[in-house]
Amino acid sequence: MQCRETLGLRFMQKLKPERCWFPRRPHPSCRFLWAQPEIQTQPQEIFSPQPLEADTCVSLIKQCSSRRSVKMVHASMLRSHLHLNLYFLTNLVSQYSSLGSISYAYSLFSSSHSSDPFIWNVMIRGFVDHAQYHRSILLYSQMLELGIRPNNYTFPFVIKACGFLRDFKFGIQVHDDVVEFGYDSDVFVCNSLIVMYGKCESYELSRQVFDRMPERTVTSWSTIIRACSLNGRCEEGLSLFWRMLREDIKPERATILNVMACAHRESDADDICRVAVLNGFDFDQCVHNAALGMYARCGRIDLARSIFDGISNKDLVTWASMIDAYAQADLPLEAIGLFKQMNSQRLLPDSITLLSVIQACSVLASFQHAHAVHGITILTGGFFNNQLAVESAVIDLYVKCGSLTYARKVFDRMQNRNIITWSTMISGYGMHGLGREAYNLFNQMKSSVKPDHIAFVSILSACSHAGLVAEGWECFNSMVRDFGVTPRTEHYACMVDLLGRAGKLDEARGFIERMPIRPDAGVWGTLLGACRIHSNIDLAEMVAKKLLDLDSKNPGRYILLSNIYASSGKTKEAHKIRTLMTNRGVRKISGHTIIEIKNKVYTFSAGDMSHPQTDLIYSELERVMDMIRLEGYTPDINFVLHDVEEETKERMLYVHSEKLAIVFGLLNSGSQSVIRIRKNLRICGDCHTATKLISKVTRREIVARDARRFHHFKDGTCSCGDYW
DNA sequence: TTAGGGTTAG
Repeated sequence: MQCRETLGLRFMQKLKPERCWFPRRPHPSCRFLWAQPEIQTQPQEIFSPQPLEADTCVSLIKQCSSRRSVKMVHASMLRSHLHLNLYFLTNLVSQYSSLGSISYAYSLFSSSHSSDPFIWNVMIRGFVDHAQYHRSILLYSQMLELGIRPNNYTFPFVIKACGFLRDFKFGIQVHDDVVEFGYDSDVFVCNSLIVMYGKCESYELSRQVFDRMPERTVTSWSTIIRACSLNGRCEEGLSLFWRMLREDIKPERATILNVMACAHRESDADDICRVAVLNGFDFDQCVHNAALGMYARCGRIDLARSIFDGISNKDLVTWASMIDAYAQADLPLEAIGLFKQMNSQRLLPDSITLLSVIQACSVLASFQHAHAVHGITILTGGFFNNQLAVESAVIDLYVKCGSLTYARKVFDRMQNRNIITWSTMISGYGMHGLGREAYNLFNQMKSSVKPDHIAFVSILSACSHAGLVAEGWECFNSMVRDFGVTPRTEHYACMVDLLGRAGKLDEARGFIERMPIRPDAGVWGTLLGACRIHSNIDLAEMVAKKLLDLDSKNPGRYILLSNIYASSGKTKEAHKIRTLMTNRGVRKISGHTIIEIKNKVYTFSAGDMSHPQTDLIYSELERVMDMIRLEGYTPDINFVLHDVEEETKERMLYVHSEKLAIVFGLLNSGSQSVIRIRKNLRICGDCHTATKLISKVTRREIVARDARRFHHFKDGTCSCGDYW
């Protein structure tokens, strides 16, 4: 151990020279470098073929560790008629339930016809433990209907079920019952209410319950801190944690884990780690895993990795945390690499790990990686829960990798689909410009699932991308009328987009002015985008005035307005906007294009000369540009804002990252294969024109994903119909 | 007979 600590010390010093004060004042995360494995003991099996004596009955039931053994005890109870005793029967129901035989537990419970709240509580808990939340709520309602009084034990189970279902309305009703039956001062009931309101995004109510509690336990503090982290009240969570310590309440493991989820600053993370160590959690693997995630969230992916490397017996959460940390830090290759390493150690991924790696793959938009991860989800499908979420994520992944065919295959093969599955597929069609398919699927969905606000965003955006104005209006009008879904700003933005793209700019403006809620930057930004498509400078100036105040830190707004000026030849105004952007300290996001060839990912920036094939790429680029020029290509120099000669402007367009990546694809992939590229920003207008012609002269299909949608280039045309 | 409860990292 001594030797390993020395190694760890060197590693930390190597990571960050300013941390050389270690070990006199070690970095708090250093205490988490090595976890101790926990030793588990196996319980003994108890079998009882003999008739039972009453005094041994309960202890035997409790010792059963398998369904088989509890059935044997049950058989003995039947022989001794002990099952007629409610106390023994309740024990039996509880044991069946905890061993996973919920249906057996329920049939025993039903046969008792008891009005004793005790056995009802056991059964309600059984349903909650087996994630059958609706059934537990139903049982609670039946209990009330039969006039059986719920007690202080009943409420925590029912409230927990409301929390899992995010059923705020029923949660409020149960809270009323809590008051009516006089349990609103019970610490367990209050703690449950804090969690439930936290999960239902009603932090104010969580806090109200917490503040009004006559007495609080450490769990009360842990739960309110958890409610803070769930509702983005991280500062409040931290300040409650420090208040709790000032009140001399000793934190538990859950307190530390919950407060770690609140930290977003390295200094806070360091302070929490010190408290964790002081309270004896320096060898707790759960705390190590949480600390790993905390430092990653604070932007210290290096410290997260050193904690990860220091954990000798990595569990699934350790791996998943690090994979997710890389995925969140926009380091998809590292995330995927770690996932492969985890698989090589024969550790089966669960749904959370798969969802993290799927997210990394969708950032990369790599079809090969997507296919490989999809294969793993099929192979391990029987071993993890939440299959539905993983399959929906796989659909989204294929959509983002440009393959609607595979996305639809996964969709069609699914045994169950929820609203997320349908919305993912509908928005997938929309992103690829297939509005009619999206619209048909939306209508198909309505017969099995009620659309929610996200499903409406998916269909409205699909309609706008495909120019389906009448269908868009029909969907929008049906929101409140048929489904009781109140439009939010994102729905209004979709409608503005729908009208704006169709050239109905005045109608779009009038629509915004009649909005019953305040239009946000998203709504105005959409109208500005429409102004660019239809070169309406007057309206653009009016919109931009609002937008540059409303969303002054968004570089995209400045770039869009300056492009509108530039495309109308107003170079001075274009430069003025760029200067305003610089003066306000807003930095332009630099563009890059990614292409994957033979399982390797290549990134190109504008004028990139870093690739070993640079000479070949540029000579091929010249050749391709000559070919498309013969097809009528003229460079659209409005997309270059630099004050340089016309010829230089042309050259600057030639070396845009999109063109470099496409040429690299032409050089290095099979002549029949589809070239798939991904741009981090919106595709440049000149590159869009050039790519259409490249697809024609080279007879290659090119699929480009940009920040907003997909473009399928084939035989000189694009699926977006030149509106994007 | 005294069986049943709240928090917990990704």
